[in-house]
Amino acid sequence: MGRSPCCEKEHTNKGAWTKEEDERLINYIKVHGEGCWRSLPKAAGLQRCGKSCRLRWINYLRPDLKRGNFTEEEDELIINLHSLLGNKWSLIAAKLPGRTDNEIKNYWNTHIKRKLISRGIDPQTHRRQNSANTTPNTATNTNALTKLNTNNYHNKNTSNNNNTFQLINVRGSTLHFGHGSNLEYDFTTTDKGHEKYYCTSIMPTIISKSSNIINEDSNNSSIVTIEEGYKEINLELSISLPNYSSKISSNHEVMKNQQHYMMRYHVLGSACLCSTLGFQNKENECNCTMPISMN
DNA sequence: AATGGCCCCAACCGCATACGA
DNA sequence: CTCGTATGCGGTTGGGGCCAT
Repeated sequence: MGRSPCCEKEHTNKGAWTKEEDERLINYIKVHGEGCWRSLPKAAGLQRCGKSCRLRWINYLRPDLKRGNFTEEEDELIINLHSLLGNKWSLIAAKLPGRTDNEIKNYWNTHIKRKLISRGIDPQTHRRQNSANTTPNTATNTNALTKLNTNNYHNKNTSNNNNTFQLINVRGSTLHFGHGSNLEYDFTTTDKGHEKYYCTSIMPTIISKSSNIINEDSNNSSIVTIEEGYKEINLELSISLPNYSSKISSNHEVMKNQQHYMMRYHVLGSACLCSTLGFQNKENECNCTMPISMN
């Protein structure tokens, strides 16, 4: 049993919008503003589903849409954001003013995928397609206890090797904090090893080399390269977390929800990332527990 | 000129989430 | 807390346009 339809199907137009319908929608929103999509069609004299009106407005009629070809800079930005966020088109679109999630999704599927493949890069994993040891761990035990050995991580610019790390599952569920020079993190995989985990030095200096996730439940200790997800992102998303409170750093911290994580922990320069990404409507709504102390 | 294949993208659909009663 | 409704999101579809034959 699915949900009941959002509108009466019988008296609803489908397919391409006519010029007249566009004008009706534009005029209505000019006067009344966005929102109340369910009641909008009737009020605007449109025989359309509210969803359809919303989509038409957001993806096509909105006055702030950019139109035109994507620039090389936009291409690279999309690629970088996708490597970080995956198919979170709305989040990616939020970083490209004037572009819609639908537009970016289409552009990804029709252009960028091909572009990456021609560069020898797998569009989903953002790894080189022909290099060895790049196949993700596809262990079948969904909730395998997995250990991350961070032996290979060290802070290039300090001698004490007493770094602070964060481990992030960008698709959504697991996050750990800790510090030290020889760290091991226990965490639970959520998607048969396909999930990406990002291990980033919390110190402004960056980890030097990728490490491995060793699946202890697997006899052949399958290896997953951890991507230095944020290191290569040359935009506002570059994340270098400041020194944070001892309360957090002394223990692993697991956040179940990605948005919650972003709301509370991502810190960027003098502003938290949730603000930068637009998760936050008002300046004082974010209760980041991370001190904001970046220079 | 007709036809077929491919590409692109607007639009749809189903599901997830938010939110209010 | 539960339920119903509204909205948002991401995957998919289908039709129009373009190009080669």
